[in-house]
Amino acid sequence: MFLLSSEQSWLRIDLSLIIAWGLCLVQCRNSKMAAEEKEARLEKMRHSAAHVMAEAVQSLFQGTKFGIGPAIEDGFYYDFELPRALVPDDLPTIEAKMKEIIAANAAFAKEEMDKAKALQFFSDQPYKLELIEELPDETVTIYRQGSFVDLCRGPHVNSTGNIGAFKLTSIAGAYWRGDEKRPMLQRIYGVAFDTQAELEDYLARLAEASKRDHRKLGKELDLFSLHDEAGPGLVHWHPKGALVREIIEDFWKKEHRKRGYDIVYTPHIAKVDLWKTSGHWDFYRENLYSPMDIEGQEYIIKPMNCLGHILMYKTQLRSYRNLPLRWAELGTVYRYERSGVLHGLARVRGFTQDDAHIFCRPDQLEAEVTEVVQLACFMLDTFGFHDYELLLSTRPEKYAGTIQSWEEATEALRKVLQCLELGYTIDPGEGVFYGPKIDIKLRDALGRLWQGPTIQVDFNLPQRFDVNYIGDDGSEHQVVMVHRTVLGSMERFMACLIEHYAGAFPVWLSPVQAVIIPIADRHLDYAHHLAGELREGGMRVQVDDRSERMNLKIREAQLGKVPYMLVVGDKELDSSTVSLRLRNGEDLGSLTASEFMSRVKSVIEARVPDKL
RNA sequence: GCCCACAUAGCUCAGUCGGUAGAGCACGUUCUUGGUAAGAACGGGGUCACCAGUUCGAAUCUGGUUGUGGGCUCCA
Repeated sequence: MFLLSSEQSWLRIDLSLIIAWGLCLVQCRNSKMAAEEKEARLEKMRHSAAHVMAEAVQSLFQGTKFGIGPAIEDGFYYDFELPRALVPDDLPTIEAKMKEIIAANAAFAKEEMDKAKALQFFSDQPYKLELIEELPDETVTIYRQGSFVDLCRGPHVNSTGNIGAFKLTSIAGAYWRGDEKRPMLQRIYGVAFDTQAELEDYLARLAEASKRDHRKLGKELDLFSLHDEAGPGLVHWHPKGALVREIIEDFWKKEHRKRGYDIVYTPHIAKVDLWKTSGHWDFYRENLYSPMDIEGQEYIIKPMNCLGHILMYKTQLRSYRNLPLRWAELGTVYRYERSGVLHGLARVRGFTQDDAHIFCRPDQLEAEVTEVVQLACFMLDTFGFHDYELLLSTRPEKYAGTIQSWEEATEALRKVLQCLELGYTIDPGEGVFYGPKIDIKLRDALGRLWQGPTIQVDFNLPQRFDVNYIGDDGSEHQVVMVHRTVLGSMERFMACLIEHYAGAFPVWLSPVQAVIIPIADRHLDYAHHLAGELREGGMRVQVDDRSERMNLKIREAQLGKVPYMLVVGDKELDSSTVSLRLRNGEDLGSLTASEFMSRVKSVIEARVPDKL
């Protein structure tokens, strides 16, 4: 890592290394520590690989200006300003040069340099100068290997020969210091591991993961589509995808009613003045679509569902006795998203939030948030997600409300997370302008995180819209509003769900739970009769009555990830049974329709992800 | 929006040096009635994303537009 933070973090790193070594010496490390140690070692090696890549680029391109080049998960990157745009063909050339440098096995030499000298030394490197100027200390460290010298905090491997197997994977544009107002540099990403075998294993896993891509599976399984003609980021749900969505929504509604939510509907457009009052017109303008004129009045399509709920709340005087009110809506919203960020179902321009707004008294906030977090965890758990991250986002630079109210609400959220003993990290300054929030992020097939459930405290809207209740003292008090989703949006949730199961949905979610496969036309009547019986029992069943061979029908059901295949031929017809094949390839032989039904019913009721 | 790449039949993809396009699957018709992952034959289907330009001639070269992919920034 580069010297971007204080001397204290230097110390921390060095100490942690010394401690790690010490523990190693007394041989009391357990596997977790061994893993951490390996991670630290890999990070050092990957960071060194970034330096080697920089040296290779320097030797290939005159006048390269260097940005930063850290280790990242599985690899490294380095940002450069180059005389020309990189093309994919450049990567093998750079790789070859890197291999030469590694073969030369030059030592990584650390040097200290005082700041003034460093400024002189890096005088033709504007980005490095900027970094040096921001460093608090009077001396900086540089690392030298071969002909390449870089400003760097270290640590590094001893010499370039200690770099393991690596591969440069992609080139990308990246703004200097992540600021879109600053120059865009060219970033080269690479991956690096100790051994060639580990590298190949990683690349194989990557290829495997891309088979789970929801965009690919969405097409293959006929779940949804997006269309140039309709516009980017606008999802069309095909019957099977719509069915999965409907099952999720039905489940969602039932679970909400159980927990004291009421379900409401609000319109998709509203007068723009409403959004001016709310602050969205000022704070959220860049995500709003242009107003449309209706009889001389300007309307916009809603980017959020909250305002409708507020208007409904205000149709009556509300007593403290009647709070909290929990109003839920599967509300479809439209937001302008910049074209470069759209991604299948995971990031779109029109989506349906599984939204709800809780209007409560301040003293109820903690209990309400607790229940919402529990509900979100219950939902994720039910759908089979166990690997997610909780984040507590605190007050941003631009905020509404008083510092005191922010602190109280943030403290309430923190307390909830602690009481529930959920591991979480703080995301400083990442709250919404109207209040702090808890976000839950889900992983897609490639390990990228997507924000799903979110729980946001809001001080702004109750104040702007005078959202009040009559307290036990007979006077008006402002409510606290909680905006929350427990899935996120139907679109993004579906994306994560598809990737999580690689398209093989658990039985309760499968759009087609069973395909009946008659062997010959004379079994068609029996097949349709069976289908009727199973449908009567609530199953989603299809009969593959084409005049195709059984093998083809099995193959297609298998590729369609249908959990159960019921083969019926003479034998089954005679004995009034079905021959059951599972999508994992298992052949369970024959059983009666009712035996099959009771098996499936128990699987469905349990909602166990991987059981058939 | 920005950087790089890509766009050929419904889908997955070939298409050499610039000379008016091909496969497999899917679809249609016919034959086949087959016991646990692809039965066979024949047939229909393309303004090579769109708009310009260069050229005797463009899927192919150039520019622009739209869309897609990987990043960056931003977010459910």
